[in-house]
Amino acid sequence: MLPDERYAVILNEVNLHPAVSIRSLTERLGVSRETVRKDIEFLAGQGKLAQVRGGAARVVSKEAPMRDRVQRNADGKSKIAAHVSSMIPDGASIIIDNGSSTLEVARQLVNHRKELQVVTNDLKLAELIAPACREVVLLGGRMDPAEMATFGLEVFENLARYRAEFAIISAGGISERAGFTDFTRDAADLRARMLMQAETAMILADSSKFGVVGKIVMPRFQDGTLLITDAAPPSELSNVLSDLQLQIGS
Amino acid sequence: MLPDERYAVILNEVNLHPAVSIRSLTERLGVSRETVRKDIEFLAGQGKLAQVRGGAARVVSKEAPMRDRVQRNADGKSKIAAHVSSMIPDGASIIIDNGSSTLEVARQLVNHRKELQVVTNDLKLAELIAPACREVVLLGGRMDPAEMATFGLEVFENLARYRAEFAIISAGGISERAGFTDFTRDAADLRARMLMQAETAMILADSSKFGVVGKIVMPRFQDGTLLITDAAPPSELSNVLSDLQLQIGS
DNA sequence: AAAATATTTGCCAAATATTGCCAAATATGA
DNA sequence: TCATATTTGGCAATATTTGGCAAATATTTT
Repeated sequence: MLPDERYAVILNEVNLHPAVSIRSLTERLGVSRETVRKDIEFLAGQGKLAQVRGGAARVVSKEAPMRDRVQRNADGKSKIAAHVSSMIPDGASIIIDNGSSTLEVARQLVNHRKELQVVTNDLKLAELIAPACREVVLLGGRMDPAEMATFGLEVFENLARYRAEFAIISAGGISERAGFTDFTRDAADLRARMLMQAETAMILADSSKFGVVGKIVMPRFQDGTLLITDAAPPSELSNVLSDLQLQIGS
Repeated sequence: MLPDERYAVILNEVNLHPAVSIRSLTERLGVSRETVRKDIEFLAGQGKLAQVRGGAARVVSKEAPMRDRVQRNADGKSKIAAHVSSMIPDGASIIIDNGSSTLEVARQLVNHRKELQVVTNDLKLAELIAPACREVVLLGGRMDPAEMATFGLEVFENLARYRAEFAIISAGGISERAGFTDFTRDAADLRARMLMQAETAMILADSSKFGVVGKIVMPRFQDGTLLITDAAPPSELSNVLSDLQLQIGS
């Protein structure tokens, strides 16, 4: 196996999972620990990944607020993303919003799918998923620099033009008292509308979202809307989730 | 097996996998190591693949077009950008298109101005200039991954909503026979419209654009439109430039 | 908790394997 | 037969593995 092949495999693994161990890579590649270690050292030098004790981790590109969120329950998000990715066929049309979970989905899709048609308000996601797409539409509007995504009325209007087979959105918080909530009016409205524009609506919520209450209450979802999580939600949420079809990634 | 057949097989393998070993190719082709090595050497000379230890690797041509353009006459672009930047006051509203010259302008502005209001179709530019802005509007539409910018009818429609004090666009080419030209219809239309939406219209053209002819002819500009360059244009262009107000950055 | 012990990991250096490259020998095709 | 292409063999350069040890981390025991 050539160095370049190994590099490709390692980078692929790192893109799939937030972190990979040297041990798993040695058996995946059929080479010794030391070789893997040197490969990681090399790739880290290129800035393609970060060298951590015991393996390699995905390199996180700036943006303080976003960085925290990506790392919170990164493993759960990864599981959710893998599950969502498995449900999306080649050539699918997808409306997908901004967020750390949806970005993870994009990372998975770009490795395994092609000819997708994607509509999004997330600049980073658009850039990331482009190689797997026949078409990427960026919803225009006022840009939030912290999120690297667009929001506001104009985004809403642009979105109205598109329908898709899948809508993939992330949840701000799920609580017993308030149900589904979000942190900004713009994001909540946009997400609700995205769900309405698709045949199959998926809400992504890793277990760190359970019990979280945001300022804005989201409208009720249609029956049959999918909720994808990484762990069974606590029983006190069962009322809130009754209309939804629950799927747990693994 | 003829050399050309081998070349075809090798190139095919390289396109299938990120890298192929000489060893695997020897059995695939039924020839000796040395022959494969010389084949790879030859193909690498053609730029069709990259010769690496142990085999061949796919040549990565990503971002080549943009990178080339940034480097072409980088000094001239820098002068132009400095001049443009000096004309823009704090708090100005700006419509600015995608391109290497306009990106350089953004780089200057972000260091010296604040409270700007920017409308653009360039994702990278939006990200870059955001720290100096009160508001950044990204024009939505179909995204071109190579340019990291949006194009098409939808961009046009979104743009119609905005007017600004300044429009800053880059020129594809300026020639005696064809006048101002561009390379795609979408870009030409968008740029023309951007100029119309602003009080002060600026066209950026470094000296490498003189004599260049693109496929699409741009409509005539309004009198008083500014042309910013880094060097005096050759006299044979004087007819084409008669309506424009020429400014040379330094 | 804290200490003691076990395990894992990083890193180094020597041993081993693979590969590049050269030149001579051999094969192939006009 | 000549010219060109390909193979073969050998050596130096490079990559990989192996084994070892110390530091870091995890686990168990006081």
